[in-house]
Amino acid sequence: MYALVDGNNFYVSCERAFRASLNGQPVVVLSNNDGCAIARSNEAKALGITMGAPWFEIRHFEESHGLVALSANFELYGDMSDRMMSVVAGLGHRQEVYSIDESFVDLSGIRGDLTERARRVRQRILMWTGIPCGIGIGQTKTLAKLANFIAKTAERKPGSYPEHLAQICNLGGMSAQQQAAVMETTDVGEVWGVGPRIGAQLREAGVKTVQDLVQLDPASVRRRWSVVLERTVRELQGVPCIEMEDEPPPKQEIAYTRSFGSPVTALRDLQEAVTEFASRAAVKLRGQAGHTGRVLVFIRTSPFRTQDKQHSASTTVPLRRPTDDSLAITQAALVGLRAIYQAGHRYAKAGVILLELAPAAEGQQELDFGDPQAARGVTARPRLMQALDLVNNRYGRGTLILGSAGLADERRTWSMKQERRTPRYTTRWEDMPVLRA
DNA sequence: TCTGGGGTCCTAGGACCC
DNA sequence: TCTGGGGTCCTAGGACCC
Repeated sequence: MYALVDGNNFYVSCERAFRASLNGQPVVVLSNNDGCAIARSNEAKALGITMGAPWFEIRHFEESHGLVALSANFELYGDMSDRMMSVVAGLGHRQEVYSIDESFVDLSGIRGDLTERARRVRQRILMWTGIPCGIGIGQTKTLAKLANFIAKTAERKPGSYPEHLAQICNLGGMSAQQQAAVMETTDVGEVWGVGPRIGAQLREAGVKTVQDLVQLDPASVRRRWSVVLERTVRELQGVPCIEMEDEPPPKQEIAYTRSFGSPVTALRDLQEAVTEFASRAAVKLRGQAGHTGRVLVFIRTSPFRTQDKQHSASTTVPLRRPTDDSLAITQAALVGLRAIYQAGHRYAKAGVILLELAPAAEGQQELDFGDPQAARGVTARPRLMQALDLVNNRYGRGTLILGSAGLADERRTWSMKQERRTPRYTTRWEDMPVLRA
């Protein structure tokens, strides 16, 4: 038996934990560049604000309904997530942290009433972190996800499901008839692994509810759709096909991509941005003690500006040997950029992705043909990178940068907009909340 | 005027090899 | 006139997740 625990409207709940005045208010958290809504309180959902709604389209609710919009404060959310996850761990013996606000818990070997146990853990999470959670329990991870959806929906829309399923829903504790009843009232698109495309195809074929899907023959599903959907159907039927991952597997790629604060046309500006993105990706790479073998760089115009000439291009640049060196990675990214850049476009976004990652310890050695410069490079660079990271950790990001990143802040038209960020309450001394008597 | 970021997995098709 | 079969590797693109 598995549980899935997830924080309700997680980013909004993190903000509310430190600002009680936000309770009961419509609140959204905005993406980078304050572009669109990526988290919504129930009150905001009730206004009809959808996930990903562009800020400029919902902005009028500020005046009319007191909508509060905040810039994303990922440092806060990451720290709150750590706190929540450590409490969730008490639910069972093995835990998989699946995303910033969700974790699976393996409940095998746990005796007693699972629903009651989940209720107590939920209460503890709320008390110790201030984050309200929904908990779903089922025989497989897909069923636990489904149960979690029912728990959240019953909480948010009373009347949609039996009242006792609000917050905590244990599908494993239901009779076959009860299970069938909730599956019949749940749209097939709510199943984990069924997205908009497959959902539409399923409905087209007359498969409208979860109950319809669970009754399909897995082999036919594989033939008509894919092995992925076949696994989903089997999981819904109670056959586990998706393993728990206690340890996060090492990353296969590391990305740093950003939309620009305003459109960029000059190669010079793109070079600055790509330099910064490549350096930031390299820092992440060294953080997991990895090397990269190939660097992908891409640029693209805004698909939303249909009046603009569109251009989207990417290329990957192989490195002479796998490395974690900021300079080598940045040089490769800049070579790639030069190859794909076309003058005359309004570029809206760029990114650097490090591919072919491998543990640094597995790095292949190079024959020394007596080139003193090469030999010195190999030994001196890791120390240079260490020094770079140390200085930037101690004195703040951006204290030491590569020259091609550009020095004049006011020229950086591509920098991100973030106008409504709350304090980093839990990770910066200067931002710590102060109680006044 | 203004529309996020970071991932994984699967599949089809092309290039190439013997 | 008639033009195979089996395999690998790589890439791009689609689909999904949060």
